[in-house]
Amino acid sequence: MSQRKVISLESIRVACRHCTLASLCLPMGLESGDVERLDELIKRTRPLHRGDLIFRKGDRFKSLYVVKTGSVKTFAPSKEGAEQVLGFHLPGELIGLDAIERDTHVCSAKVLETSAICEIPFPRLEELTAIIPSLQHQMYRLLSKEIAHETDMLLLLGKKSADERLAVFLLSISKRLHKRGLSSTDFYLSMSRHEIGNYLGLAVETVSRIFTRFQEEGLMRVDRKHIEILDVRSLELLVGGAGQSRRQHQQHT
Amino acid sequence: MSQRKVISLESIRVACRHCTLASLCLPMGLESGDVERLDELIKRTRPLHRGDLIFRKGDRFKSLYVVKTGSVKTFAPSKEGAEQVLGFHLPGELIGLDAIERDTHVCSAKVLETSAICEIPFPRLEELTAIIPSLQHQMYRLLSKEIAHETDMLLLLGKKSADERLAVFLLSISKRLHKRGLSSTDFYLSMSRHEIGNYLGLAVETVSRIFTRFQEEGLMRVDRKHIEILDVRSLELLVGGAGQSRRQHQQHT
DNA sequence: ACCCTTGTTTGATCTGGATCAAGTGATCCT
DNA sequence: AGGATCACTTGATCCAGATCAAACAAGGGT
Repeated sequence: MSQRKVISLESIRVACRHCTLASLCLPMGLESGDVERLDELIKRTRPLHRGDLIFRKGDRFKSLYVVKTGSVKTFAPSKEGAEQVLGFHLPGELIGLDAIERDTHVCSAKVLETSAICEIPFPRLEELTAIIPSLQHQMYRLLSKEIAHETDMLLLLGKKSADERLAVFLLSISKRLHKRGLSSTDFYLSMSRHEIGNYLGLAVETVSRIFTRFQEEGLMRVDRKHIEILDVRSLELLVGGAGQSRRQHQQHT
Repeated sequence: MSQRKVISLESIRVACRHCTLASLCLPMGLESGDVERLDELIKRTRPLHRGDLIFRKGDRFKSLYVVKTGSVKTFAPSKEGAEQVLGFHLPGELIGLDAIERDTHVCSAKVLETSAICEIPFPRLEELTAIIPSLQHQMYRLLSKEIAHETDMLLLLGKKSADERLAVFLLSISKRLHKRGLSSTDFYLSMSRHEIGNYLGLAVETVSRIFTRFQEEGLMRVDRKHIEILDVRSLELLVGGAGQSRRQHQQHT
C-alpha cells in the first residue's frame, strides 16, 4: 500500500512518542509518561521484505505485532497449500490478537512489501495494562474493534454480491489510507488480485472482471496495482445495497 | 437448545460459585475469593422468553451478558428488515464483546427460548480486572477466543460448500452441548431452519434439503427440531474437506 | 376442535460466479 | 538482452445453490 516505496531506516528506530501513528495505534490517548513505559518494552526489528513471515500458524504466541510501515496480510493456511486470507493490515494496526487464547498463533502473517514491524511482548504488555487503566481500556477497545470488524466481514461474505464486496474493499482501503494522511483516491495496492479474491471469497477472474467493469462505468481507473477512485459516491451507494445483494427475506419470530 | 424445557427458578438466583457453568464461563480458573468479588457485581434478571431482546443494535453499551440457561442469537439487523445472524450462544457464553470499542451495541441479541441471563456491568468488571490479574487474563482470552472463532467463520463462509457448512454447524453444536454435560448426539435445535441458513450464508431451502440428504445417507436422524447424530466420523470427514470445498488454487509469493 | 399463521419440505427453474481455456503483459533471473 | 515465470485479463461454459412455486405440518390462539 506504499504511496512511496522508499522507507527510512532512520524512522524505524524512532520511539512511539515520535511516531506519527501514535494516534491510531496502541498508545492512542495515553499520557506521555505512560507512552514511555510502553516504549520500553517494544522491540523494533530490521525491515522485512516482500514474502517474509512475521509468524506462522502453530508458532508459540509470545508477542503482538504492529505494522509501522508497509503492509501485511494474515491468512489461515490449510494442509493442501490452499489458504484463506483473513485480512490486510496497514500501519498502526495490531496483529496477533487471535493467538492469546490458545497461546499459539492460529494464522500466519506475511509481509506484502518492505515493511517495518514493532514487536510487543505480550506478557509484559499484560503486566503494564494492569497498572495503566487507560492502556487496559485501549486493549479492550482494540480487541473489541477486531471482533466488530470481523462481524462486518461475516455479513459481507454471507450476504453481499461480488460488486458490493469489491466496493467495500476499495472504500475500506481508501478510508484507512486517508486516516494515515495519504490520498484516499489515488493509491497502489500491495496485494495481488488473487489475494483480494481470496479475501473476499471470489475467484481471481471475478475480481479482474469487476475492476474492468467499474472502470468502464467510470467509478475508478485501474492500471495494474495503481488505483484511482473517480466516483466515491457511487461506490458508497453500491455498498449501501442499491443492487440488493443476495437473498434478503424478512425474518420470523 | 434445551434438553429439557423446564428451567428452575431456583437456579437463576444461584451465585457463580455454585453455578455448574463456572468452569466454562468468566470465573474459569479464578480463586474462590475472586469469584466472590466477581459475584457481587453480577446482576441476575428474571427469565426472558422466546423473542425477547437482551439488547439491540444502537443501544448504549453498559454491560456484557452471559447465557445462564437457554440460548440466544446475535444478529445485525439492516434497515430493510433483513438481517445477518452472527452467532448462536449457549450457556456460559459471553455476549456483547463487540460493543466495547464503539460504546454502542453493533448487533442485537434475541432469546431463542426461555432463558436466564447474567448481566455484568462492564465499567465495574474493568475495574476488577485491573486488580485481579487472572481475571484480566481471562478477559483477554475470551476476547481473543471470539476473534479466533470469527476467523473460523470467515473461512467457512469464504471457502466451504453448503454440505461442509452444515456439517461444521452440527458438530459445533454437538461439541458445545457435550462440554455442558449434555448429549452430543441427541439434542433439540432452538433455532429455525431460516436462522441456520442465514447464519451459514445459505437459503432455507438448501438447509432443509441437506438435512434431508444427510438423513438419507444415514449421517443423522432429523425430526423437526430434534436431531440425532448417527455418524460423527463421516461428518468430521466432510468437514476435513473430503468433498473439496470450493475453488482452492495454490497461492503465490 | 378449528382456523390461521408460520416453519418446513419438495420440485422446477434460473443465475451469479466459479471453472476452464487462452492469450497478453510484467517482472525477474542469468 | 532473452527467456521463463508469474500476474492479469478476457471469453466460453458450467454448476451449486438461489429463487420461485406449492403443498404440508405444527403450534397457538380463541
